[in-house]
Amino acid sequence: MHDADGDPTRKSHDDREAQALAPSPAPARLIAHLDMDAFYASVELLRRPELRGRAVVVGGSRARAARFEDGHWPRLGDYAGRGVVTTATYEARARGIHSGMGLMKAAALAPDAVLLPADFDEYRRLSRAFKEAVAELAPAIEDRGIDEIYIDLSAVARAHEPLGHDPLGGARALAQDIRNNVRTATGLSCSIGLAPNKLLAKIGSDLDKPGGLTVLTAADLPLRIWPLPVRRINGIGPKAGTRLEQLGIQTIGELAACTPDWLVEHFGRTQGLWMHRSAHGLDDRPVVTHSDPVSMSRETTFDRDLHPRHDREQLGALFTRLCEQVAADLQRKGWVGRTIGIKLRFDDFRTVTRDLTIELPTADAALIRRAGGLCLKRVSLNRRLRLLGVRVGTLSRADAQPPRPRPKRPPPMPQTAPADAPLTQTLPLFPDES
DNA sequence: TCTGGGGTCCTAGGACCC
DNA sequence: TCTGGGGTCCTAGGACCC
Repeated sequence: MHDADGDPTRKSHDDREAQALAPSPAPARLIAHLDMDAFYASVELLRRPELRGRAVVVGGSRARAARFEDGHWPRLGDYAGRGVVTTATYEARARGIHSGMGLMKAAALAPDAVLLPADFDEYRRLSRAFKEAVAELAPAIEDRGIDEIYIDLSAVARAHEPLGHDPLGGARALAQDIRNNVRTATGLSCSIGLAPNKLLAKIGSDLDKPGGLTVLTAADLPLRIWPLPVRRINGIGPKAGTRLEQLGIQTIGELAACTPDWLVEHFGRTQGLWMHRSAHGLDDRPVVTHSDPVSMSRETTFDRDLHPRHDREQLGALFTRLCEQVAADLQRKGWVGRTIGIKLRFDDFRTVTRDLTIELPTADAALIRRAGGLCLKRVSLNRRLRLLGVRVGTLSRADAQPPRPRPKRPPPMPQTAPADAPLTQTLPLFPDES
């Protein structure tokens, strides 16, 4: 270390050194966020063009198969049961319907809307197609689910010649090419936000839907970002949004005006500092082009709430099926996991989880079911259930060498039944009448 | 008219180890 | 013998996203 006390020349040397060691400013990035417009509903319209222009809602996991019968489509108003809106066409949104809304509530708003069940195989097929169409022009893609991606255009955009005097002209032209490629490959439209980071790109893609291309720079902050509600920041959800509102903060600009200290005081260090940076349009998260899964799960909400004792057999069978499904998912994708967990939701919507980490990773339905059974014993079942789920986490590749058994620790629970014991009989998963 | 299913990440406490 | 701090793992719950 330097001992430069009282030596002005050393101090200036240190300054120069500090400057030399300081990270050189990262070159400006160019990030796009691409969001498919009303994706599921638009896919449905592709194959049922006669529905164009009508209010169409996709949703209801167990909705009756949609058939064109007696001269009309299934009416949303005829639906009865559980379920939420997954996607709605813009015509349906104009009636106040939005995704996540209960189907019964949506039916009250637009009884004459057409209700179609979700066809995830088809959505996944078109999801792959649009991502491939993007990758032809810009390969640095971060998957953000079935209908949206981030694209790092920093390298690619330089190849596109700037048009005229617009420094972002090349990038803009590239984004238009990407949008055209998606349209040609799939027949679907998308909206794109173009910005120096993911945060602003994401906000931008939503500013001119459907079919928009929005370019945002730091200079756009005061006029275009700060007037927006705080909820438009990806990561501020219902809870944080409500708390901010209670504190008198509604817009991103009002959030930006708060001191970091004040935000830390109310939201904790991590979230407070993150909020402050976000409100000022700052975000240095990279575009992550590869990632391994952390967990896989299956869950189901019952058509009616089930009683832990009266409906015991049905619950046991459902539980076995969930274990088989998650095991099949793991095997198909080549993963095994060590942490087996269950999830229960009661009729009052209270949710509990229990998990158990076993020594060797598995993708075996019987082993998953056995560990899940042990988890289930740790829950007091004194209410009706509306949901049951099974999760496997702490994943590793199935073809990797099994990890060295970690130092043995006294098992937290009595060990499981012999591996060859019949499943349903050794472990009564739900309490007997007795 | 109650609120789907598949995920990720964070927090926080206790156990355990060095 | 007593105290303690840091790191990692495990578990439960919760916020959030698509």
